[in-house]
Amino acid sequence: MGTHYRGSRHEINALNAYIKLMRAANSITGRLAKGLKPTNLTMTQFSILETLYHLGPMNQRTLGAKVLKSSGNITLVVDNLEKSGLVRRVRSRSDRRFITVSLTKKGKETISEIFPDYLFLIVNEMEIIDDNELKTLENLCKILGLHKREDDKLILEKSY
Amino acid sequence: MGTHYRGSRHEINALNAYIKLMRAANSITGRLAKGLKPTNLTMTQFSILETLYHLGPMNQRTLGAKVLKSSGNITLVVDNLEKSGLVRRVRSRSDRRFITVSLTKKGKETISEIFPDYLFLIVNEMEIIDDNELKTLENLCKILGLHKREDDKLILEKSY
DNA sequence: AGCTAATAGTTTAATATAGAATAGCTTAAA
DNA sequence: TTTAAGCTATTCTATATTAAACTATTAGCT
Repeated sequence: MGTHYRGSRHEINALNAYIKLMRAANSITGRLAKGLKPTNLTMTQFSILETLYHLGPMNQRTLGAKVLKSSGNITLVVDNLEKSGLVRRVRSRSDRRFITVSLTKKGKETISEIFPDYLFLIVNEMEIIDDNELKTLENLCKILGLHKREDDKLILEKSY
Repeated sequence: MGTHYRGSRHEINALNAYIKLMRAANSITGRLAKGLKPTNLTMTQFSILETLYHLGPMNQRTLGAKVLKSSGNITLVVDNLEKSGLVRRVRSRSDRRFITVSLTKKGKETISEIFPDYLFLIVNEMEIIDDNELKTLENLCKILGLHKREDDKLILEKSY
């Protein structure tokens, strides 16, 4: 098996924390995705609908920054949402480079119906640790998330 | 924008912690993936090489459980690793359903060269919080990760 | 022995994803 | 005004990802 890692106490701690962090994120994401399945929406589709729902219409570039996805990816996912009749694209007349994506009536109805259930799932996942611990976790993750990167906002961020 | 969320203090805390947790995980994963880029390996390819390197040859089913990916996915990624000459497939003679995946000489050399650098990146990401905090984070994430799920091991897990 | 269950892996279809190349549009500079 | 530079979105390529259908193989039961 070759060279196993022999680091300082601090390095080992860092590594273990990393592993548990990733496991928690993967694990929760997996369960939430499963909860989303009956809706026939993928995670990214949901994120986009949710962002438009809470922050209003915006162009694809901004949308990509919000949901942390590449512009090419946004094009595809918005394509699919458009095919499903959940969003609409309107090219700006003042600056024809921009395309504003907005929810259709159907899209609005869909997300407004799904969102509360999704919130419930999230709270359900997290509430096994108490308020102090939630605050602690939030603060530690905030530090780690910002490390060498102050750009790109996050999804649900401004909505509450 | 319609109904914003109005929940209890506890629910709000849960939600905020969730958002920060996901942001941290995404953010770190993104930076690590970028660090991996010069090697021309994807995250999943790296995970598979790393698992084989530290835990030894194993069949695809087990491999999938370790890296938390579907069996169809494993087939594809192992295909690509095989094309690159990094892993080898051998069908078991005792039970011809099983295929044992192992590292080639080239695969062993590759992962043993990359792995220390990758470890360094991880430690570098995490070490901005101190030992106590790392321990706290680890414990909280352990609880969240296990919530309603005791299966599937994790990658680096058994290696140190 | 022969039928049935289960199990490992592959294939397929649909979606996701990043990144690079490209096309169209706008603005600023020459 | 024409050109250059920069920006937005799309396209293309390659890989990832899951779920479901399918194949091959084995194990268990009668």
